[in-house]
Amino acid sequence: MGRVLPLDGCVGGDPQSQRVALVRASVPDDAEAGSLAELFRLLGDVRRTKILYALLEVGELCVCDISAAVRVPEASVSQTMRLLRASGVVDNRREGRRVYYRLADAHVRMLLDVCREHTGHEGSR
Amino acid sequence: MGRVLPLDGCVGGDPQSQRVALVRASVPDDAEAGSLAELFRLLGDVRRTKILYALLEVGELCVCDISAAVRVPEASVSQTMRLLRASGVVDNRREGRRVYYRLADAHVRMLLDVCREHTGHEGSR
DNA sequence: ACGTTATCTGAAGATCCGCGCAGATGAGGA
DNA sequence: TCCTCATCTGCGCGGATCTTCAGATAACGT
Repeated sequence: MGRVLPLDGCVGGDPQSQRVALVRASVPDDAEAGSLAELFRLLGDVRRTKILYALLEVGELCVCDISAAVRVPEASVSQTMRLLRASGVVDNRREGRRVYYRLADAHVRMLLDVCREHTGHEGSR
Repeated sequence: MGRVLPLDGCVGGDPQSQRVALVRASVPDDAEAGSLAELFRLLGDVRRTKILYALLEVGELCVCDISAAVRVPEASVSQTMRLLRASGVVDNRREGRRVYYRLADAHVRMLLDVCREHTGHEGSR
């Protein structure tokens, strides 16, 4: 299981080791890093990304609309949405036989916004 | 190869089909969604997440310091950093025999910040 | 109650990806 | 020049994940 050499090496007696200690304190623990990574991982898929940006624009869509919009089989969309919902990225609402999905909260929206800027794309300008 | 039924179904003659057309226009194309997804995917890993948050706090770290901070073999860190660098998430700077890495730009920093809030963690307050 | 429509679920197959090891490369110091 | 330290690279294994098919479930309209 992952053995990591103790603090010898380039940080041995260096003033750097102080810095390392500082970093250790601020590095997220396994639990938190896990949550963070999971959130990112969920967005890290072309299909899911498209769906989420669609929801960002329109606000609310049912499965078959999503399917039509991103050109993906409905069953696949359903699976994807289940995944996103289980992780709290989206919420859903039933209306008759349709189920409408929407982004769960403002954080997710902000996240998507920030990243679109990073890619250099101009969304609604 | 992904066959998707045309626009029949629930959007057949509905006023909804209009909405679908709207969504189509705003959904990122394959190229853009690909970039976005790749960025997210890079962050979607516990190890990389930890490293990036470490860099967010301290600003700059060499491979062996990162290795010590997140307790991961140096070779693995090196590989990870190469991956992140190739995608423009981090930058590096050589000083003697050490190579210092830092977050590439403000967008990445903002991204990490936004997400830490989403998880409900208080970083430096 | 029946058929249709919209959505969900389970399972299998193929693919992809991260991980660590061992050796190679590059930069300094004596 | 030789030796040491920091970092990089190639390879192979194990594990996780996406995709899709086919059938189940739920909600309508008649």
